Amino acid sequence: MLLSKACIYGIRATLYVGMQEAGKYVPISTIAKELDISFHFLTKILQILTQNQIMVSYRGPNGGISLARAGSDIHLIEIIEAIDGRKVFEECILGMPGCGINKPCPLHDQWALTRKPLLTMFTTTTVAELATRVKRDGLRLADVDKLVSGDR
Amino acid sequence: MLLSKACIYGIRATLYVGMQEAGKYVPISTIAKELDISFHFLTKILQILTQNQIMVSYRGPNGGISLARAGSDIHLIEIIEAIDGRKVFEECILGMPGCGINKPCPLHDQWALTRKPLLTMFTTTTVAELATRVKRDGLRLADVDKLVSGDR
DNA sequence: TATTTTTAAGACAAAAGAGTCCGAAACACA
DNA sequence: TGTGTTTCGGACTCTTTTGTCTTAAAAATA
Repeated sequence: MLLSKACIYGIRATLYVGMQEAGKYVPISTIAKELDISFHFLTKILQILTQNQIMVSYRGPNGGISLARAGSDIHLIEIIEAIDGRKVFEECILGMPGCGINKPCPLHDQWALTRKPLLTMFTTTTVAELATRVKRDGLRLADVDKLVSGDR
Repeated sequence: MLLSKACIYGIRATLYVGMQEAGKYVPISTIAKELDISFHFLTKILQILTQNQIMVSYRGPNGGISLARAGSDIHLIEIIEAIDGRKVFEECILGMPGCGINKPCPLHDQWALTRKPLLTMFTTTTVAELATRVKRDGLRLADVDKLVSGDR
């Protein structure tokens, strides 16, 4: 897998929050139910995102988490970087430690070229952009069979 | 990581064999030493490749493994498919089970477009092509610091 | 046939990723 | 102040991947 499960869950959760009223705190339990993700696991992931100033959290009744900035100012790459790091985009595809321009692996040049659009996609896409798209086109963030919204 | 370690080792080993005299059997122990890969682990990986008709093996003295066909007829995607499967190229990047044209995830279209060149790279690149490039440009298959060729 | 070299196959151990659980801290509100 | 709600942080378990080890089978050769 390109992205770890933790990272995937982090992106989905961020999109879900981005779809809610701005500034409103959404309880993690709600997100977990809606997206069919383990509550405790999601809690840990969202802690990473709050520690990285992507989300803000508030404890107690009516607490939860919220975007730290406008969704239009949060790019997917930030979430990925916080959870998985940049290695996917930087590391040699054949896993050779010193691979670089000086002593490249046989796939170095091709991979360097191929992964650019990948990085570009994550760097240019914002949370607001995707949230809007989900609302407009009625797309899904959770598996249809497991949707909980309104208890079906 | 895009490719598993097993897959990376499999590609490196195949390239190494592809660089040797065609039809010659190379002992796995030799490859393991040259590429600094655990012998037993590499043995298991190469078994998968022989089971998938990418390599052929021969036991006993002067035995080893060899390419099953001409290196120009073996594409990287075959090795990847045998070891890691096709999921990297087919699965939804946000890990949503039913993601497809009917009920896409918000990143579906973009990812479908972005991963194409990735798949193309692995589909069009042959073992012979890379082996030639390694020889011609003096590229590396193992970390320089750990090279064993001629015992340094 | 006995010995050596090599792959085959499977059991086992270690490490990393994924997921669970619990007690504590912060907060709201009565 | 007490109680319920919520995140925080760490410890823990389960699963998959990675890596090791041991024994068997096949082949060559003396």
